[in-house]
Amino acid sequence: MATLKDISEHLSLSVTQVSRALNGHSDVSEATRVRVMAAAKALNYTPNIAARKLVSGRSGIVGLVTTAPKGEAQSSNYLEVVVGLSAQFTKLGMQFLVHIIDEKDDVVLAYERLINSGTIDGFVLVSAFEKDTRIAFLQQRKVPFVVHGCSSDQGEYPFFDIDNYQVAYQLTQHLIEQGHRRIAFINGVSGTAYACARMRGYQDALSAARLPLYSHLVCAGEMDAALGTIATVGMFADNEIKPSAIIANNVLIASGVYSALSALNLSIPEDVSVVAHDDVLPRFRTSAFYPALTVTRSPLSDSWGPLAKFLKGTLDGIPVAKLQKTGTVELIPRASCAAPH
Amino acid sequence: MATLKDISEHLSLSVTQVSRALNGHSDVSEATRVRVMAAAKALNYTPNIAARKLVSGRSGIVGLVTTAPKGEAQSSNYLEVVVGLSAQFTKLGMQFLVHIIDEKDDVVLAYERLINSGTIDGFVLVSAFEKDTRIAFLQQRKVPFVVHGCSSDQGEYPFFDIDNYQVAYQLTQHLIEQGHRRIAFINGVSGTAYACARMRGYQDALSAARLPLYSHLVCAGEMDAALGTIATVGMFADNEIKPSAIIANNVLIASGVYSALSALNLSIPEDVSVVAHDDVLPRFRTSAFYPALTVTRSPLSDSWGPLAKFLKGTLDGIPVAKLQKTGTVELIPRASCAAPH
DNA sequence: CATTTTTTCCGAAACGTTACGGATGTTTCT
DNA sequence: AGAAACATCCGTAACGTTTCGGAAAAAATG
Repeated sequence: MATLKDISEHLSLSVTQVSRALNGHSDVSEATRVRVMAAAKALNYTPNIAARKLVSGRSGIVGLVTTAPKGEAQSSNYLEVVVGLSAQFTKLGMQFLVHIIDEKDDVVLAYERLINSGTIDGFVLVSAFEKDTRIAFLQQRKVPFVVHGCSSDQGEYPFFDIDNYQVAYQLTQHLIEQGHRRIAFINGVSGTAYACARMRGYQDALSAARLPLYSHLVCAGEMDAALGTIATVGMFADNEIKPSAIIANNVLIASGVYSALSALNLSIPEDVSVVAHDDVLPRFRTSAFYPALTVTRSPLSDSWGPLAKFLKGTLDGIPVAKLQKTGTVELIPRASCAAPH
Repeated sequence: MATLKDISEHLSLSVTQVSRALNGHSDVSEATRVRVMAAAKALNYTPNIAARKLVSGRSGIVGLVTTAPKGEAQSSNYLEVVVGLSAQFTKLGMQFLVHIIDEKDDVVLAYERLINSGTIDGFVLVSAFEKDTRIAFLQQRKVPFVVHGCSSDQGEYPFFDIDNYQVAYQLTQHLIEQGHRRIAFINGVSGTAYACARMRGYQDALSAARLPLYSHLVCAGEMDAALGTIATVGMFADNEIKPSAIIANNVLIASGVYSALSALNLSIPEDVSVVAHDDVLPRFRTSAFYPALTVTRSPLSDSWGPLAKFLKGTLDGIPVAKLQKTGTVELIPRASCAAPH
């Protein structure tokens, strides 16, 4: 409720000087800065963001626009994302808001409205597609944004992601080194950038070892336990060439694979080796697996910090080149993996 | 990007008149209104909410402030709430934003900041406590808000909720009518308004039938399957007086009760009757129960419409008395319930 | 001491919108 | 015909903030 004017009158200063003192400009003496700060606290002053945004173009509010998550796998992930980002932005003195739109609404239109309404400085984009209309739109409108889950070779915008290509490459290579020749690959939703990158990693690792790619050993879909189960059962159903190892692209899929193999009376790793990528989601621990699961590990939660920092960096005018990073992954060999017999 | 000024120059009108035309004021001719509307669409005009808020005090943005949901039960509910509200506010031409704060941060402080920043018109409060500091704060600051999950006798603010007292009263009475004397009550988190109301309903129904309340047959906690299981097992463990019927205050609890009874080799309804309240959550269908569960039914999703309407009503200055409503519940007798032997 | 430099401050303008009071022209009433 | 009523429009001010160019005071320089 208190305004700059209130403080300025209270201190016999100009509104300008109060503003500059509060915003840490250089041309204000230490003495007055202290006085202003004290008065601001005393009067319980908080800046009116609407007014600030109007003139300076910065509101300190960034947003996330998504459709409602559907299915258990998406939902649990979603909260992970939202909570993580929110915490990080708060830490940077910014505010983070979520806007959920209906499946059948136009995503771009939602951005359009949010941008034009003039309250939001920039956006976080999650789970980008290989060709994403949102990215194209935001670039064209010159609105700051940062992307999570995008292939590193994409373009001229800030992003943070793990090296999805390497995830698949390393898992595949690890199995090949153990002697496997028929390696199944259960991927995430087709078209998403990470799924594409991982597919390339898988293909390249096979090629490098001069192994064939059996198309019936590759499948993709919403990354949940059901996908793992159904895919596994399908692969062992009525095919000549059955896999000796299975790559699950996340832990939920892996849990589905485990139960399918158990139902099929196949043991791990004697009959089938299983490896997975572990995002370290708190609700799905790899420690819960028996036998212990060989994984490439990289906590999803490590992304939120960089993402927030990068978006703030963009707003502060830091060049894009410094706001792109690909996190590394580490392979953790455990008991779920052995040489085929 | 287009402003009122752009339109006004384009049409040789004053900025004032353009604004009034767009906002549906009376003193603008039909002819110019049409022209203005057309020009606005042609220039892709969307009002700058920051500017509007600054002068009129209305931004059309309302918000929800919560801590991060923890546990599976809360998480699935949470998304239900957020998605439902978002859709309804969109329908009313408003924007709905979610602000997530850390568990250890001060809730009131978060509201304070959001209010002072001057971008948000009002708030939705969910799962209120019997004595809720947020309500007190928002009332004192005269910020519009609407409450979900509050006892009807609380106070001078808009709310929408089902009749929680009746939920418990009817379930209890139903069991009493069938001849049950030892009725267990597994409630939601103590201190929440709905849990308190239901507890009163349970107590009153017992009193009305001159039945004693056995304290070891009452328990409360986070409403998930684990609570149902643990509570049930506990009640049948080492007590003289074992329940002949169990009231589960939501479907998750009921599922826990079912599995506990199954593990204890007790059959429903022969050995123990079970009833529950059904919020009709899409992920937890009562149809999945065998035997079919007797419930009081009232879809949680019916709340979002009224809540949105009420908050908008508050902002439009409609008197509080017209913005308070308690939804009804209906008892659906099914197979999980029979007379004790 | 006069001049330049530095430090510290301030007034005015602007951002895009709506509220307010008044102005113009046209119609209706007496 | 004159007065009153109505319909339609407009200019100005305001919301709270930051930015810009410059002014005043203090310090450093010659």
